Amino acid sequence: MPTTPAKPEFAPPVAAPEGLNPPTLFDVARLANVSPSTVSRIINGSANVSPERKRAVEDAISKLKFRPNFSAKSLRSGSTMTIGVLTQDFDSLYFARALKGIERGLEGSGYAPLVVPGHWSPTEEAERMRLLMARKVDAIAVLGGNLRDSELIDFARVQPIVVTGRKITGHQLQGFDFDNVRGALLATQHLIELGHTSIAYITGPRAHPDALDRTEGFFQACRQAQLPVNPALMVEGDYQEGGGEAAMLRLLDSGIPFTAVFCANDQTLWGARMALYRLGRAVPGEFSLVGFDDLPQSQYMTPPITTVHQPIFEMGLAAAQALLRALGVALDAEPALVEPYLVLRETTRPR
Amino acid sequence: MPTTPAKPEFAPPVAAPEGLNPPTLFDVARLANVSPSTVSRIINGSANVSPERKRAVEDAISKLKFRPNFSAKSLRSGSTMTIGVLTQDFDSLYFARALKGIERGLEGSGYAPLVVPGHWSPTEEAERMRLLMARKVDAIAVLGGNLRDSELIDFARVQPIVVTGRKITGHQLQGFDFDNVRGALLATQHLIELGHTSIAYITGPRAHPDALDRTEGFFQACRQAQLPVNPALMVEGDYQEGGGEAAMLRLLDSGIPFTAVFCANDQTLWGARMALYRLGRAVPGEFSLVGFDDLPQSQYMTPPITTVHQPIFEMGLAAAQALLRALGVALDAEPALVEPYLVLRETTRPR
DNA sequence: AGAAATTTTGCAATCGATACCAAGACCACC
DNA sequence: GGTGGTCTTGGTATCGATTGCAAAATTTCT
Repeated sequence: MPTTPAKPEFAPPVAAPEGLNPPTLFDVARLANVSPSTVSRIINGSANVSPERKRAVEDAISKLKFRPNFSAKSLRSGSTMTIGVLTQDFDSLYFARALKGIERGLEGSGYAPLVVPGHWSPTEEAERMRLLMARKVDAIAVLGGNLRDSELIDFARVQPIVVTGRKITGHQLQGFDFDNVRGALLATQHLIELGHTSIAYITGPRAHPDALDRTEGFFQACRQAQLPVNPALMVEGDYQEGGGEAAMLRLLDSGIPFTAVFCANDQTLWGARMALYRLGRAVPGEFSLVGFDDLPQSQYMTPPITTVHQPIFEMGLAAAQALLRALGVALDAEPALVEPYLVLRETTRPR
Repeated sequence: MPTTPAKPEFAPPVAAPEGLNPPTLFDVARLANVSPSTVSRIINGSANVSPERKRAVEDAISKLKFRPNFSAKSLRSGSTMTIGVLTQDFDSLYFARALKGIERGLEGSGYAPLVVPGHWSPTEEAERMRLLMARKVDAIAVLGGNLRDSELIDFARVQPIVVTGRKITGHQLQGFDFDNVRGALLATQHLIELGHTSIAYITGPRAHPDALDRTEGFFQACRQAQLPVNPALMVEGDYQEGGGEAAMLRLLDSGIPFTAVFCANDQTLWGARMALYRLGRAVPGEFSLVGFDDLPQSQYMTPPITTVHQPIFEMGLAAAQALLRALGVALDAEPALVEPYLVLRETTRPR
């Protein structure tokens, strides 16, 4: 029972199809004894047709198993029924969740998502955007990333665009921002209220706009509580487990005492927690930890982590619906985005 | 700073585009004073053209910012440069990882993935497959799921298909199977070698073929060690955290003593571990746990979990490459799939 | 019944790129 | 100089569905 697959059984690359070519609308018309136009009208319901012809055509369609050719339809109508999605990383939990929201939002609309990754690289992202546009997607959802506002405005001239994590707005362009400042403020305040005075902070990547906002929230909370922030207790992570782990190690190495850590996102926290685990330092016994994002997995960490809930799924959903609306699809309900709030679990305790 | 977005600024649904329509190949031809055919030839490099015309055309292209119309190209050529991917769940870590493999495999080939979810429902999956085919994707990768072999064979008449997690093979159809039996055997053997004699097993969903294989492996290991399996210690999970948690609770409630648990996948283990955590039962002190899949996050659980490594990413990669090959793209290297192996971490210990 | 209004239907042009086929340009060789 | 060959180029039909326009069929009304 080999794991390596059997040699491919594929036909030669340029092999001809089985028997016949797939049936066209014309074939249907001939079989049903009507004109192609009539068939088209029946399929799209774009005009009245007599019941008997309608039945005949429907019979012919199912008999031939006719499926309209998407490319032809698109060429003629100019619409591809496709929504481009620029994500960043396919195996990031955060983006997976947002993608799921988009999927839900598009459900039943007839639009399908075409997903491409940008890997947070402005040049790659721009390249992928152009790819999406070359494919004539009807609209684009941009999930985070590092494209410049001016580029987005430029891209939005061609088709509607929504962006998550930005305040931007313009012609055919809408941002769905999340209040990262307030979220970070909440997280930090929580630690302060628990009596922690020496709070470390593992930041996100320097270049991320939302990482900057979270830092801003952290500072705000400290300022409000008249707590000095020690720059030596702020180290940069990468929004991933590895970065959190390394950062925590550096923090510990610094020798500066601290009793709590605000982690810029949950994955960072997971890494930091692992570093502590390896060293036998107790959480929340010795260190209180707060994260950010509230990824679904976070409630299954041991102990389950206290974190700021970010409505990632809902943002994806809202983004999709905004695009549909921009495309003229009537929607029943307008989803409300929720404010950030703290999810109290078990990685924090009073000092 | 509202979290709810500002009212959409989108133009009315049927608004006309900015100034001109996007330039066509014909426009380029006129500007460069050549025929459309020549432009096409230059773009595709499908024939020689004199250097001066080539320059003129290239100038015209960049001056007009011309981008070929994908729909027209597809209609004419019959190829959409798109690979359909039938995944199951967008926010499953397992499928995210496989998707990432596919992405990597397609990288630089000019093919883009069109991803749709099937949610393990045979009817939904078939529906999505038809959607992909209606969109004339050039090939399809099916990630797991519950489609019947006969359906796949049927679908494969239209375009090449690869499927992960199946032994199937046929015309334009290739399966990339993973040796689930052996993986489960390894996991169970490990527990047995540690001296555990009363081993519980939280299975995957009854309907999953690979869950069945894992069960088979579990039985094999027990048989080889002449260990009786107690059916009361086998409870069904759902491959997700919630199912694992519930299953563990039921196991504990049963009153039957056991010291080790084989979990059908990592997420199940996370849930099971949470149940134990809540009850203050030590891992691996009181219970040894083994998982399956080796998701990236598993090494950041506390304690990091012992599990069977499954080359999910590599399977995605191999699937993508197999499709490319079937489409006549020359590939440099053939990726080798690795055999299952046990990753020893810290959720198991001798009895 | 006949004219007018309305509905149903078909014809043919169109979307934009490709590729077959034939015409034109160019070179070489006898 | 004429003939044959190769290379480059343009004309044009084609992919399959949609749609404006006009003809045909049906209904409505006087």
